[in-house]
Amino acid sequence: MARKHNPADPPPTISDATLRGFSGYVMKRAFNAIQADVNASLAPLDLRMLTFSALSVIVDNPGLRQSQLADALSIERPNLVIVVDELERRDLILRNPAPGDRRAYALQATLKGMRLYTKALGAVQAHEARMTKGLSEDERQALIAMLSRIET
Amino acid sequence: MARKHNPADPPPTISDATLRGFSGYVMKRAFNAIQADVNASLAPLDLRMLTFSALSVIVDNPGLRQSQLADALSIERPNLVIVVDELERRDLILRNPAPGDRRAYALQATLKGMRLYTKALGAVQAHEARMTKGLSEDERQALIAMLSRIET
DNA sequence: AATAATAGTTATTAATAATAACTAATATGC
DNA sequence: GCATATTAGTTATTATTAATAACTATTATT
Repeated sequence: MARKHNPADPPPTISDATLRGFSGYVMKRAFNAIQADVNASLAPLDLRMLTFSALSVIVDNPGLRQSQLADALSIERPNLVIVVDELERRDLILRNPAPGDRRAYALQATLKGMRLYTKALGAVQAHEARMTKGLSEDERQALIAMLSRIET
Repeated sequence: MARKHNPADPPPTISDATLRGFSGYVMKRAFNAIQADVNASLAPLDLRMLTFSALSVIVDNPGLRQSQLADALSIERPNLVIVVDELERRDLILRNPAPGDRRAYALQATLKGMRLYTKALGAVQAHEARMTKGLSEDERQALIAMLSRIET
């Protein structure tokens, strides 16, 4: 039998067992830990998860439009503007005029952007290894596959 | 061979394959979807993920201190204050004086709080089922177990 | 040519998270 | 018992992210 603690005292241990049955709760906790760690990993390069993600997609898809980038990252176009502003201001990317459409930009990483991205990628890979060291590689892949199936 | 699109045109498809190899990226996407859905599910009850989580731990651990709640939820104490303020203002919980420590409060759900919590729990269970309908129950459990191993 | 749709932007709001500094009260070391 | 350190809760501040409405300029549609 579980011995009841004196109700005049605070409970000696706190249970969040109910919440732990929900993937959203454990995911929030895991994501907060990951976000903090990746941001700390990228801070020496003056990048954050969001700016790194944007830079990555730009490096891998030269010439893409801002709206394509927003779609790819699942963020709203208005929120992407300041991200692209920041990357452009630091000369990591170029907003080239899109040939044939004067409304749009063709985004492209600069040499400086590609070099920084290479470093950042290494930092994020080290971060990933650190955060998932409690999982086997098969488990890590399974985790990614399951998370990919949860999106909207 | 992959046919190269005309470089004067925007890339016809955008790849985020590099990022998809990182658990943090897919977790962010999944969590954003979950957060939006759970908040929409709880909106009719005027709760959010955070206020629901706090209420849940208070219901399950009557008499706990604010600092215990903050620890349990892994949020900073200053950020918990307004959450508890909100629950108290709506008469969902009580900040009882902690017997024997005049600095502290013993948190307790009111009858109104417990009734709202019961409804909210049902809404969140339906949300969970909806979000994880692409996973078997074994997979869902495995996902939760792996996410639990990622925390800090 | 008129109208609708698209690309990007500005502005605004809400929510969350992190930190420093404070008050009041309790615990500790001597 | 007293000086000091620690703890509980709070206030204030800042940064980041996300969501939405409304706007300009341009392109596509009818």
